[in-house]
Amino acid sequence: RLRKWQERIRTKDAGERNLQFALSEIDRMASALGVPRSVREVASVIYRRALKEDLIRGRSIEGVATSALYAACRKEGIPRSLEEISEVSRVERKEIGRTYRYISQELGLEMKPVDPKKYVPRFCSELELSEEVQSKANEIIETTAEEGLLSGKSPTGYAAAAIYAASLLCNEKKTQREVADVAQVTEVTIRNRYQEQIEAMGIHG
Amino acid sequence: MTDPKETINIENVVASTGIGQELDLQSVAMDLEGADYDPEQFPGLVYRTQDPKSAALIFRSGKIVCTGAKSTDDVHESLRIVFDKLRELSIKVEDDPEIVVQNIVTSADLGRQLNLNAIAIGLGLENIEYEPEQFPGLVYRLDEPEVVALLFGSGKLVITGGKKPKDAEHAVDKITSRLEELGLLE
DNA sequence: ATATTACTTTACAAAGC
DNA sequence: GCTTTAAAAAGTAATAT
Repeated sequence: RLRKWQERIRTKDAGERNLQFALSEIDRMASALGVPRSVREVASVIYRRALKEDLIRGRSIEGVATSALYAACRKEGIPRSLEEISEVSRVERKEIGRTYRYISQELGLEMKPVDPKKYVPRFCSELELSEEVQSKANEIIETTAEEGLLSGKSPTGYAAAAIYAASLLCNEKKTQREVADVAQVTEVTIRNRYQEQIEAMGIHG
Repeated sequence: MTDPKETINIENVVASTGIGQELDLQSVAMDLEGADYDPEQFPGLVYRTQDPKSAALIFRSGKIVCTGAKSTDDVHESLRIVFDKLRELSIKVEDDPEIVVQNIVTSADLGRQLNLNAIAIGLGLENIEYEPEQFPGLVYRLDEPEVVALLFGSGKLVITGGKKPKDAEHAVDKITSRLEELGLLE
């Protein structure tokens, strides 16, 4: 009986240590990404829920912690791409993506697809583009998405193309490479989305 | 307007069967030309048929998986070839082994562009999976028939998980009517 | 700048790690 | 869970020309 009691303590301690590790990892990654404290709290809540629902069995603590942070960023309206998240995690992109889909489904997070406009302020800021460019990029995204151009396309590539187009239209040109680097997509993706958006907007590029 | 059902095309059929006899895959690999066998990598021996085109995975237990065929008839034809090849190696094969279709992959076209964002909300975020950062298709799981559909912005779709060709037709019907009642088939 | 090749997702069986 | 096999959808990416 004493043995059983000790075992429980040991298990409880291990569980506490694992939780502490997960939360400190969330904190570390959140800091590296520069997201506000509110996002870390949302991520912590998601992680605790995943723990309570026993979703971590068969998966790494780090993977679930990273996915919780990815989900939290989206929920808070300041998304980071899987590419960006994976740069501060020791879990690879593919694993983060599939773990995120799993906990999102199991916890019923009902995550809406990421709106490309959510990337505009941050990307434009990194490129030192004006408010005018941001507004123009948002307008391009809004208009072309309504025409159904967004279906199936990655939000970062879509935002990058709109920002590139807007920078040209506002005479604050950034090269495709510069925008591609910030958004972490290829120039080919920007070119492809840019052509479609320009055509849909009736602009002559 | 063309009935989307008319656009259904079977792309792949997966089936399993068995010859009711254990096999020495090492010797089969030696005698069967074109056979790929690397037990370190995978326990099954791979044998490809040209006409109909398919790949058979042959196991030590005598069980066989056939995949890549474009119809259930092709599955039977491919396996008939595999059975005969094994008989040529003087391996006893049951007269008419039972062949069970495990999965049928189908493609189809709804004929109009789809707004996946609107469909995701319309069908209910809890019923679908749509992560365009990871994959361009919207994943929609149906209960009846029990299949999984991948919907694309082009209006084309993939249906998989079905055991009979009719499953794809029923799935296309359900998806079409569901999108229509939601007013999402623009 | 474009073309090719390859990888992402779904389902499924098999035997073994 | 993974390994292997096949095939489609469309987007993205890496590499070649």
